[in-house]
Amino acid sequence: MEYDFRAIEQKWQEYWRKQGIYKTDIDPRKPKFYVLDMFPYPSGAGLHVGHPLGYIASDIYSRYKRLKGFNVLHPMGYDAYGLPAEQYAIQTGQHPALTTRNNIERYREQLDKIGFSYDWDREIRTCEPEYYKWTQWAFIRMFESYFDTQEQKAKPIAALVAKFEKSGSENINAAATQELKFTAAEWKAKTEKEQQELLLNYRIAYLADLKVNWCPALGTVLANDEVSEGLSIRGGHPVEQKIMRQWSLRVSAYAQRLLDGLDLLDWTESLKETQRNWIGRSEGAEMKFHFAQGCPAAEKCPAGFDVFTTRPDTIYGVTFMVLAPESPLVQICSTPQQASEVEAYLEAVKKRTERERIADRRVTGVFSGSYAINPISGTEIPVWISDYVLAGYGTGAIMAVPAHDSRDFAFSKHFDLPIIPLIEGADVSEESFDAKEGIMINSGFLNGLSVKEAIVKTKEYISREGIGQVKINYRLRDAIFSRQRYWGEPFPVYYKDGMPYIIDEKQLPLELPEIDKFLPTETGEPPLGRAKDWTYSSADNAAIYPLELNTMPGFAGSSAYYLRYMDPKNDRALVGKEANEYWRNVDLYIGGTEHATGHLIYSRFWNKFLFDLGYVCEEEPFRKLINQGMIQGRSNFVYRIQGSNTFVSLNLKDQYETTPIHVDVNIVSNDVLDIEKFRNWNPEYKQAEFILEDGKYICGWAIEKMSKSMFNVVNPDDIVDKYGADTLRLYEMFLGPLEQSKPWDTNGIDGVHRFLKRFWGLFFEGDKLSLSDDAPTAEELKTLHKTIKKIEKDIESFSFNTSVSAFMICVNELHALKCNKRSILEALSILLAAFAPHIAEETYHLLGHTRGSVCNAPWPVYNEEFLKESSLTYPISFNGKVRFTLDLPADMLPKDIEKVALTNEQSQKYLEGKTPRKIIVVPGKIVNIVL
RNA sequence: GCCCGGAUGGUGGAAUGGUAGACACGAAGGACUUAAAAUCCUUUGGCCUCACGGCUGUGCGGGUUCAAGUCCCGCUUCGGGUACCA
Repeated sequence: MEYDFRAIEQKWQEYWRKQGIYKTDIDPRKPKFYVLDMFPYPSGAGLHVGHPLGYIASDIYSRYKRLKGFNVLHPMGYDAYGLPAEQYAIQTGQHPALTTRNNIERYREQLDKIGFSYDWDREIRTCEPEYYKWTQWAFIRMFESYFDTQEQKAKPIAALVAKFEKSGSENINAAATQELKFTAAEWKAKTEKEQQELLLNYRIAYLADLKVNWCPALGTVLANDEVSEGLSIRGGHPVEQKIMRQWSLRVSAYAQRLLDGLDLLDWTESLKETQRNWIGRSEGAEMKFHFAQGCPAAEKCPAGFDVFTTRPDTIYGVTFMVLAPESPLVQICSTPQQASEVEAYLEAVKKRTERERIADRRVTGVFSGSYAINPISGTEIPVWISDYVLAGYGTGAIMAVPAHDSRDFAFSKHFDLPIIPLIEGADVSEESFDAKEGIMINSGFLNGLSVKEAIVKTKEYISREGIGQVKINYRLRDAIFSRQRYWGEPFPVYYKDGMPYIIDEKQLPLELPEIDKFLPTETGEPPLGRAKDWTYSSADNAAIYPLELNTMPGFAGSSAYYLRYMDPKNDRALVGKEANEYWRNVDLYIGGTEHATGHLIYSRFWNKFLFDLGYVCEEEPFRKLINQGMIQGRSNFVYRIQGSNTFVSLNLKDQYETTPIHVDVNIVSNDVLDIEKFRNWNPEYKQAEFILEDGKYICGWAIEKMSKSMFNVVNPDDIVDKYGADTLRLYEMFLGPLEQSKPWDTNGIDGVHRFLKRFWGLFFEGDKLSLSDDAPTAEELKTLHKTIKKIEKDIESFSFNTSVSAFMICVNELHALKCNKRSILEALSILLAAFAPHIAEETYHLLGHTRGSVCNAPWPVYNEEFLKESSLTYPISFNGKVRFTLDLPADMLPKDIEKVALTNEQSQKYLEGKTPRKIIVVPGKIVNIVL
């Protein structure tokens, strides 16, 4: 009987849907298991074969856990807000909601064909009001909260206001944008507007003037993780720095907790390391410098200024100071003599885009004219201004130690500033010595100490003397949360007297209004400025206020989506208590590495915040995380002879001057070009001529990113049409280790398909179902139980490629044994159900289970007994080289094995009459005779 | 520059320190067939040998060990991430 995968797959997909097989509910009698895929952004291009890789892996794991008796939550949804739909809307006028809906439908169709076990009743779309109501709600909670640095947790802003009223800014321990000092009386004397402005300094969701990544081409600001090397990740447009009033989330307050939390997570070390670097904790000291007597700056700023350093031990080597061009100190420092030079420099810096700055590492800077005093050595040192110091990190001012910092070194060389070596034996004539090791010299009271000792001693000294304090800095910045875009969540915010206020929570969701064009207004306001009646009325209707015109960024909707899946229909809470306490958090999260510093930081932050307020019961959202590798494209090339329309086959191309041209991989099979299809592919090639080898046109190939422009996109539907979903699922897994990146290469898919046919063949004799009820033989049982053991171990360790091999070995062995025993095939069907659910369901029913589903079958119990061998094959090696093997009884003692091995006639040849110096017998493994 | 991964046949890949190359693709040969497809069987790291068998072999160079693809040290190289973060 032929394996008719089309009929089988269609039949069971329909059955599962009708029976609601994948519907999940809270069941206190069963242990829960939550398996989550990073939900996709539904792009217009649809899914390519790379997307389902992770989904297949998580589906196998979900099905396995379910067969093992767990109550598995395995949902799917769409990250539906985003720039591409809006860009498309700008170009075509098509509403992004419509494009998004169409794309989602297409995604759903593609996903359905692969036979996933998602509970679609729990589907969420981030652009639906029922969903984004809770994104807005969370924003309100953040607006209404501040972060207590003492207790390291979020608290209601009302508690902070109470402190202000009692004792002003004294001992408030609140994470803040700026450190402010005021008394209770001063607070009370402020107008409401002033109070509101001041509170923004502490709110977790706050509005502030910030230096942002402005992308003119996209017309919006971008978060740090949305920019790479001065270009936007989406679209690759240049990004520049600009000061704008923007919503931000005080993620930086959570830096330490985000760092500490990593230790408890079952994530790969490299991913945790990426997050640690992104958080960038550095321990050092903040030290106060004063301006030198006689400098105008000394009068303007008698309090001096702070610098942050991780190397307080190098204080005696400070030969100049550097300020960031954006630092407010720049104005204070510039002397009249230097004013014009400073001004010119600031202008030049302002003109450079972020990208130019990165690309062009020239040393630039200007002397301010002022001098500072080294607080420990008392030396007078010049204050410079340079863009190698960043305003956003530390205090925006540094003490430069050219001998032991490569950036300071480059600067001092360029401007010919002195370099004082501080470490014994360090040669700093050519480059700085940056390592934190060695013995201190030229350093007053630190001389003779090791660097580490000197760091500790300097910290003690400066704290004691009141020069400075020990300080921890983080690289992690607050997340900019405004986008000057249409297609995103509206902020539940209105403005009164220029100050933001939250709309009444009962009015959530605040729905995205319709607009006529998806472009900024003529006056340069965001697209929402075009909406009619985009206003908010006070409760008594006495006043009408304008609503916020920005929308939220892409990561807003994806930060807590995993919570919503637990309780997707709840209209009273993001997630109900019962559902949250049952499902708790994600046990297994599978997705790409590209979210390492964006989504995976934001959602950890978001979750910790909700945890602080008592809305969720787990502090970390994703217990175990696996990054699936990328599926790269395998592009094909044809070689056109230059200046002609003639194409030459790969192995003959070197005889001509050729240009390689990408050719659609879908008209190439095993690197052989379908010439007819090629001619029809593009009118330009209608008349193409070919120089063939062996009557075929062989294409060249290369591994590249899978993308439309490379013509190497392979669509899962095409594979499903040709081979079936089960083959696709198995083949994607068979390709190699899940976490490794690998090219999609269809060569080899036949092997997997053949395996399924062989498995199918075990059930039939000709066209007739043929199953035996006889007891299985020892050999059959051994094959089965070996397989159970291997599959279980491989699934647990996410080694799905080797489990597919194990299935192949099993079927090959059963085939050789001509096994058609019901009990063996039944167990095997259940094992296979996690990987190839359609064929497994069919065979399970063929075996007589006419009612239920293989999805709910009990996982076969592995029995060690069947694997016991009466004899073992020992490799006998001489000096580590295996020469022959011996079959010996399994229970033979090592000393007897030794005897048998030595007296064996084959051994005589290798012993060459010598007496062995040593004999190693590893029971069950090997014998090594050392001569 | 820094931080993570890798490097094994023609290809994808497998191997708790214990017979390297499982499983699959491809290739070659054979069976079945009028023929093809499908299916089945055999061979397949390299070199030497009719064969038995031997030598060699996991990016390179050292080391530890009875035994190293696996552990340690030093390189080469290819990916990925990140970067004036003081």
